[in-house]
Amino acid sequence: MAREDLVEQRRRDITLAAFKVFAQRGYHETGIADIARELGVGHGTFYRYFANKRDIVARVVDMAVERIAEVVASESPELAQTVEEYRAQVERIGRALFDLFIDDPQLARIFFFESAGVDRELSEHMLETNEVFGAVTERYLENGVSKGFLRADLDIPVTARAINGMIFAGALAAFRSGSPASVRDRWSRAVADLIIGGARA
Amino acid sequence: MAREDLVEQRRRDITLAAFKVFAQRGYHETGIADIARELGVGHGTFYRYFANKRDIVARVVDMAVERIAEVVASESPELAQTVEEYRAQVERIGRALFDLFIDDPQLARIFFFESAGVDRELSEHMLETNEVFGAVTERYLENGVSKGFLRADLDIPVTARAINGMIFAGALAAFRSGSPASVRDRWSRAVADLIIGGARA
Amino acid sequence: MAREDLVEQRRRDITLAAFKVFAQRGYHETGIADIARELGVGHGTFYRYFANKRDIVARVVDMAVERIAEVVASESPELAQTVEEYRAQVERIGRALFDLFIDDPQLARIFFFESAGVDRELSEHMLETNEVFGAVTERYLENGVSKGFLRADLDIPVTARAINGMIFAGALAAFRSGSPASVRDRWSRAVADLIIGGARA
Amino acid sequence: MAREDLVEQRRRDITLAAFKVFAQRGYHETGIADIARELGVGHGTFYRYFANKRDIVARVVDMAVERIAEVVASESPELAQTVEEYRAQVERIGRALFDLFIDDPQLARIFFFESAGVDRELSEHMLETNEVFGAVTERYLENGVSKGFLRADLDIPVTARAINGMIFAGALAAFRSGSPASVRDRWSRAVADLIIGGARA
DNA sequence: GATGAATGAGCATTCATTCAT
DNA sequence: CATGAATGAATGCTCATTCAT
Repeated sequence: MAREDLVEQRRRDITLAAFKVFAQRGYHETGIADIARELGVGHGTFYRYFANKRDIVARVVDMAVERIAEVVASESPELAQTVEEYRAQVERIGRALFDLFIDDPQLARIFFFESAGVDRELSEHMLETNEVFGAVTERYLENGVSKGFLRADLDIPVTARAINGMIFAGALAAFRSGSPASVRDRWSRAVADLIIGGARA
Repeated sequence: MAREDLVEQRRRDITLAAFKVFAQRGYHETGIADIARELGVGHGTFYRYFANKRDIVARVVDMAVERIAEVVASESPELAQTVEEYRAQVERIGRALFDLFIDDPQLARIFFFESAGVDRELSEHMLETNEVFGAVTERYLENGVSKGFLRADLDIPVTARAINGMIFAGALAAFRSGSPASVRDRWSRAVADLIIGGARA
Repeated sequence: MAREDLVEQRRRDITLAAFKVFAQRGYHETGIADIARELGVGHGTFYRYFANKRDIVARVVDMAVERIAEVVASESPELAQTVEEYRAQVERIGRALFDLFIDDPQLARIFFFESAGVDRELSEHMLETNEVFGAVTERYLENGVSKGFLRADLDIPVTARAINGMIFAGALAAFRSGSPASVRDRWSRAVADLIIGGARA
Repeated sequence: MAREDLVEQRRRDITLAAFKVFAQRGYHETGIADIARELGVGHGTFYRYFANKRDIVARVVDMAVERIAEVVASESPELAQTVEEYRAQVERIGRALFDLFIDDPQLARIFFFESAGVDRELSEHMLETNEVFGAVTERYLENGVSKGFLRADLDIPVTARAINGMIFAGALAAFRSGSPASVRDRWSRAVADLIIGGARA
């Protein structure tokens, strides 16, 4: 492996260790020494790969966001031709995210809690991340409207962010209980139902 | 005013000062001295009314939650007799919350950011708060189902929390931009639309 | 004693403790904790009175410079009417400085060694201090020239600094050995001889 | 070149690099890595030629002292036969030292500032160096006395060190301003005047 | 009751030094 | 021989908390 790759590998190792420790103890309760100990290296080593503590929390959060984004990216916004196909997509994404957070509750801790309360800049960054997810959902809605299976008068930007709000609420629910698969399916079904047909009798 | 009331008044003053400073600088960046200075008292005084720093952030967050809860409580879950009345309620709550966060962005900072990343206990507390809000929304849905204007097969607990997720997404949007009233109305309408009739064409 | 005086008193106490410890161990070998321990206070106390470590070394050096300046200021540059009176002044100043450094070798350590090697700024400050001492000696020479007992063609600025160089060399000699009074008198006499009449046969 | 010479050459290279960096940033602000970087080698290499950081500062200071000593050694203490020849020697040495410090201000930084404040041992070493310079100047005075052109009652050891004090004051002046040649000549003349004939009218 | 001086636990960060490659 | 990755001792500094006045 080339030098650069080794450095990148080391960075990844440290980021993973930090991910774990931040999730367990929280960012502010975690000392650099805790991260180093988790990895079994001297804490001076940390500073060979990261400029400071603030530096790594950004990486950790980005790693969390990326893992979530990967799930979302596994579906294609322009794919659905009918409302049934769209509903299936929504359910698949919902279930996949649910599983993601059930499989790794630390991911939720980082994403929902530790990414807040670090500093202004990171909070701002998370708001932007929220916008990015919003833009993705917009594309699904645009597809539905242009294909004619979603209402033509849909307020796409707002509705997209509202839908994401539901999805995050579901992710939080997944994290909250060690929810079994049945809960996951109830969530994805209920959210899909609401998106498609609403709650009206 | 009785002795006890005076004490309670002082506590409220300090909480308000802390609310302001936490929102501005963040919980972890704020020192007890900052809170005391904001109030123009010696920082020893703080400890006559609160046990420690952790103590007050709980109060501050509770204050934020209460202000939000007040808005929600201004509507009555069992009131709506028709789907139109329900929709009107949803829109009113949405607009009121939107206004709340627009009028006081510090409230959003506390509620969305500073309440996270303090410690495990407070995070847990916020999850419970989320449950409480969920229970409230459940009552609206139960009312709708029992009155027959909402689907009988609605998964009430899950849908309630999903709806709240949308509302929080809206609150975040309100915070994000200094959104004008027009945005507020788009949000409350879009969310109500989705709840009532879904997005299907 | 007023509040402000107490603060100033404390500052002086700490400066004295730092003076002692810096002289013993050297600035760079001294930790804030050492200064605090010398004084028998917690090291947090230090930071109530000084902004940082750099802050106090400036005070310590200034204290040293002031004590030296006091000795110099005890004579009056315009007083001497004859070369004999001037010579007497030179010898008195020489002896007084010699005694000062013999009585408190720590003063010499601070002045000659610890004031250097801290940082650029302090070195610059010491060069300026040197200029101030130079200006004082200039006044003695100006007096001598105007009274006619020193050469009219004297290069006053340069000669003043050269004379100070001799005096500092003497101070260093005082510091070096625990020189007895006899050495002190040899120095002040030899320097005065050189200033007045030179070394020529 | 023999093995040993190569090693010695390397040592010299490193010493020169350290000389430069110490003069620029100061001993305490300089890391071994800075020296290595200046030389374009790995910082591990440093430890193949020097035992530790303390080791090299001694070499650097010695190098500075040697360069000064070389200038002094270019004159011969026993050469002067008359007071005019002695004065010429004094002026030549003065001008040469002045030029030395003007041409390489880093030399002054090392000699006057960085040699102090390292540790007790190096300070002691500099005091001894001062003695060595004192002994050299003594020989000039002894020559003058024995040749009869300097006072027989001269306190040679003390006067020698006093004269050196003037010379160092001049060196400091050279360093201080980027002094032009005119200042140099004023200094060497004024110092020689004082040594030979004093300041008396 | 109010105050703020005193305190020291706690932590991020640096950097001289070692040593495996 | 050269290198630089790894290390951890060392330290400046902050700030929540206490308590004498």
